[in-house]
Amino acid sequence: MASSPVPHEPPIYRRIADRLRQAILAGEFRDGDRLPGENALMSEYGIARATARQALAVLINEGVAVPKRGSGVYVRHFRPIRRHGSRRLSREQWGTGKAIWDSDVTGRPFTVDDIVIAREAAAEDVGRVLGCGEVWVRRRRYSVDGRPVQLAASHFPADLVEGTPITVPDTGPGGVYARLGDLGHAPVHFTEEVRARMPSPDEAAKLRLPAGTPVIEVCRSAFAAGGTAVELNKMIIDAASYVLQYDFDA
Amino acid sequence: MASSPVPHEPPIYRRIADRLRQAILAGEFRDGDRLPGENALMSEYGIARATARQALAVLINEGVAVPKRGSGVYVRHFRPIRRHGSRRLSREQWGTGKAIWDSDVTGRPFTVDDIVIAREAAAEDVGRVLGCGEVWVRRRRYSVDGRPVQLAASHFPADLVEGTPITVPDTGPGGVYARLGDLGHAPVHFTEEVRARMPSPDEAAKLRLPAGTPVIEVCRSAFAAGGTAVELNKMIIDAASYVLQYDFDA
DNA sequence: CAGTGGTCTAGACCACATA
DNA sequence: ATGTGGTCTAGACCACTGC
Repeated sequence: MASSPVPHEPPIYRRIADRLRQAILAGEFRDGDRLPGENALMSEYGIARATARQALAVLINEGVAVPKRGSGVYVRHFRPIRRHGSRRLSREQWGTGKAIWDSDVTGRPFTVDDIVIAREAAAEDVGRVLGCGEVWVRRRRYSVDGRPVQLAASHFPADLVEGTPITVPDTGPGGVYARLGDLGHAPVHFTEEVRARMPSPDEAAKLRLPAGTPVIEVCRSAFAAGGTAVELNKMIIDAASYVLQYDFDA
Repeated sequence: MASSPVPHEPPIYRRIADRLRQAILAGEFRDGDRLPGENALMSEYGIARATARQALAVLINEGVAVPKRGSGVYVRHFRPIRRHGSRRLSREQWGTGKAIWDSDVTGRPFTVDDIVIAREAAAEDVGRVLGCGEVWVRRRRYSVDGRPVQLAASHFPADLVEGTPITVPDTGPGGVYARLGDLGHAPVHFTEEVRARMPSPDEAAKLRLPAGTPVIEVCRSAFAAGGTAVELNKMIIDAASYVLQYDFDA
């Protein structure tokens, strides 16, 4: 008997999520607009509550929508900060200065909190890059407009920086790179390794990330003239708040 | 009366997810190991099926675990490909060559499929960067070991490349950049804009991404000597398969 | 106070994988 | 054939938001 050779209809909750996503892309819902809630979907489609929730969960985990307790589910905003890798080659001199993504947060001041400076045993990966067993670590959190956007942890070989201003909160004019220069180890080269992943619960809490928001993990190594690694800066960045820009010549 | 000032216990499903995550980090479950399934969690904790599912969904949406239908939920693997931004400055000459993340896929050959070459009206953002209304687009998908890892779409100003090998599948020796050179528009400068986000359903399907996997979106603009943009390459990259590396001098 | 999302229970049927 | 995850129903109580 010819059984229906249908190429597999998606489940109800997927179809609803797809419809809502389409409506958002088509502009029927704008940034910040309230989407139909669980009750609305239940009555509109004649489905159970859990199914309506599942449909909304799809959009939430895609980062397209954000739930607000007791209020509703809302279309999400994307307003990135632009972070330049090598400022020396930065884009202004190239092309018409046109970028793919707008970044209207650029220029607003960062605030810093949660500063912790400590001498620690180096984690396995950090020790391998810096070539040492003990490190001084400077941890802090950056915020823009009161919204946390980045966690950073700078690691230095303990023997190299012991007793210098790098081990205290105020590093003096020029910051840690100037102090490394004072030591005869000014960074002359950087390499950044970039990956993206979903945040750990700890990172999600510290950055106040809604579901569906990845983080970008940037590990920047700084090298002095001899080729020795003098700093390793691990950054955890709210992916919804940032665009990274790298410039280089052919 | 003194009501209990408890700092809010997390819900059951969160606590179970946290326990499992800890066990994974502690090495009790290794890459590829099977985690306790829904039935196991239901009987172990005396909870309903939906609650056990919710606990597993947390780990799946974090990208920590991957569900396999009819089989189980498994601990996920991270084995990235390393992609170099500017090969000229690449890391080998710096430091001890130690990187934060291993990348054992490096060197394995890419395969290419889904090649589509077409002349189109430029999307709003593409047209702004390239300064034109019509573009030739070269789309393709890259795979490693049969696993799709990247979608790429190179855009060229239509007037610039019309009638050249850039508009046909075989671009000849040296590829599109050599052909741009033939036209007197060899790229001398590149800008890459990098962001991360959750994939659209279409992207997730084309890259066969499990839930909890972000994509990295790289938009690379190539500029010729005069400063005109001659190419815009939009890449959608499986974040679980890639580490991007950028090298630059101070 | 009414409506919203957050959590949870106790069932059900299905498609699929493995043995 | 058994067990697994995938989908769905029909309820319930809670905490929180906004009027």
